[in-house]
This record gives sequence, C-alpha cells and structure tokens, in this order.
Amino acid sequence: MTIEDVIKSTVKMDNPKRVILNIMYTQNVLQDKFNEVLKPYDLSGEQYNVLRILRGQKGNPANMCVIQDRMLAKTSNTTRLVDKLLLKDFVTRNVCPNNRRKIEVSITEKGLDVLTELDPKVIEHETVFSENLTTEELELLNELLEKFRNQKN
Amino acid sequence: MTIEDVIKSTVKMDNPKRVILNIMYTQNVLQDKFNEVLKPYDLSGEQYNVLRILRGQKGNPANMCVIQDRMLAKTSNTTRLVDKLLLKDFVTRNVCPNNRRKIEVSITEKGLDVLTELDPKVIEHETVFSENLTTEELELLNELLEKFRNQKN
DNA sequence: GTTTTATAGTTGTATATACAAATGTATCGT
DNA sequence: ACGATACATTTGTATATACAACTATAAAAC
Repeated sequence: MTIEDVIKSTVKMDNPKRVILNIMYTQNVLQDKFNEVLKPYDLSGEQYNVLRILRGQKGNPANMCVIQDRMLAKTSNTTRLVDKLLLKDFVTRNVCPNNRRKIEVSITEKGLDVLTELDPKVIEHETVFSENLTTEELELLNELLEKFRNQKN
Repeated sequence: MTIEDVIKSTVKMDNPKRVILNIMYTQNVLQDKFNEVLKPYDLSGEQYNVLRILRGQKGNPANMCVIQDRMLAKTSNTTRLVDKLLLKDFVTRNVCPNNRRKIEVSITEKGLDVLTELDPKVIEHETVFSENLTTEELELLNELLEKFRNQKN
C-alpha cells in the first residue's frame, strides 16, 4: 500500500511530500501497533519509555531532567508521567539530599518485573517490521532518515 | 546527530530498534517544525489536514467519514476537528439532504484564503528537509518506508 | 549578606486524542 | 409495516500533550 492509497490521493505527489507523509504515516502505524502491545499492561508509550530509561540507570536514580533529556518527545511532561507510574508502584520518587531542587526517580521491583514480562513482546514488535528488509536495507534506511532530518539551519 | 545521540544512549542498538526510533524521532522533528509553521494561523496539524482535504474536493462538500478516511491518523475525532474549524469560519457544516445521517462539510472562502497564504510556507517546510538528499535517495527512502511498514500479518 | 540570576520541578489551562457508548437515520428481511 | 441490523455522526470520559506561569532552591555578583 503506497502512501497515496492510504490517503486516497488521486494525484501523484512529489518526492518531498511523499517522504514526509510516509514518515508520518509509518510512525503512526508503529505507534498503533506498539500501543496494542502495551495495552494489557496499562502503560502508555511514553510511560514505557520512562521505565526503560530508569532500568538503564542500573540501580542509580534519575532526575527529572535526565529522564526528559533521554526521551524522544522532548516536550512531554515528565512530572505527570512519573505521577502515573508512581500510582502503579512502578517507580519511587524522593527529593535529592544533595540538591533539594532535584528529584530522584527509581524503578521498583514491580516496574522491573513488568519490563521483563514485556521484553520479548517488545522485541517481537521491533523485529516483525524489519523482517521485510535486508540488513543492508535497514542500514540504508537508518542512514537516510538521519541524513534527512539533520538539515543545517 | 545519530539516534543514539538523541536519546543519549551509550550502547549501540541493533538495526530494528534503530530504525523504529529513527522513524519515531524523525516524525517528531517534522511535526514540531510543521507546528511552528502553523502556529501563527492558530491551526493544529490535523485541522490543516482537514482543510487540505476539503480544498481537494474542488467545491464539493465532504462527509465526515470521507474526511476521516483521508486522514493519516484514522482514529482522531473528526467531529471535534470540524467544530474547531467552524468556530474560525474556515468551514461550513450542513445536514445532507439526500441522507440525513450524513453531514456535508465545505471549506469557506476564508478557509481557502488561509490555505493560499500557507501554501508557500508548507512547500518550504516540505522541501527544506529533502534538500539533504538526492532525488534517488528520496525515492529509495520512500520505497524502504513503504516496504518496512507493509508487513504481511 | 543580600539581591540577581539560573536551575529543577510543579501546576494550571486549553486543546488533542483514544475509545466506548449513545443518538438518529436508513435499509433489509419477512 | 415492523423489528433487526447497519451506517453516520456525536457525546462522554479519561488520559495525553503543549505551553506558560509559578514555586523552591542553589549559585553568582556585588
């Protein structure tokens, strides 16, 4: 299914427009699929992301700004994401003793357990799309996307 | 800037994960930029999309389900999008005389004027990213994205 | 040491999105 | 014609996101 099929466009678009729509739409498809994976666990994509970042800390807590910094969507509201995770006992939150402006967020055992349970499903989700492409094509796709978005301005 | 730089990852990821993150993040960058373009006009991306679809009707009205069908994000709430556009006098909304279940939405002169004003800025937005790639690379990127998301399952 | 400036995080508000339930209208089978 | 079913759209509710204003703490300037 081409992007023209998706939006029922009768006219053929030029390459710049097609690329943008293809990226937007592909992200949409990916996100929908991933939400399905997460749904049984009552996690949003961004909440999952925060948990993953916290696990990556290897036992050390992360400040709000560190979490923010490592997320894809830089603008989302970390405080409220952590609030949600706190309600589910997936994280703990404490004022940093050295610098009382900072907050230390850590993942709990329960949070780690959920991630462990999710791991194989996440890998399945990640790989199923890539199976359509060869390794060389995947590398090329990565290169092209990075080149595309890194415009100098 | 590689995707690892973006999320401050110290470990190198495998290709499937990198591709997914690259697509998600690139979409993010695109959307942020496009929102900036639209901001002075008090339009959201989806609202703009609806207007564009209506202009594409060449004077004919479009039903809600037609609009829905042509949008990228199939799940968004068309009624409320049209509500917002109605408040700004960019569209009209009438019950379809032949089938009273249906709604006929049309773009107004004012709506067309806004699109006309936006057109060059949208084209600028679309082309500026593509300038990093050759025509061949753009075509390849389109192909790879379509191949990637069209998994059989 | 007190004022200014910078940093870290939270809260308010408006809007957007997801998803299910509800409403109103048309169509089909008998 | 009548009930069942399908279709088109709207509404309710919960959650997510965007963005600005606010609070609290720390560091720097003088």
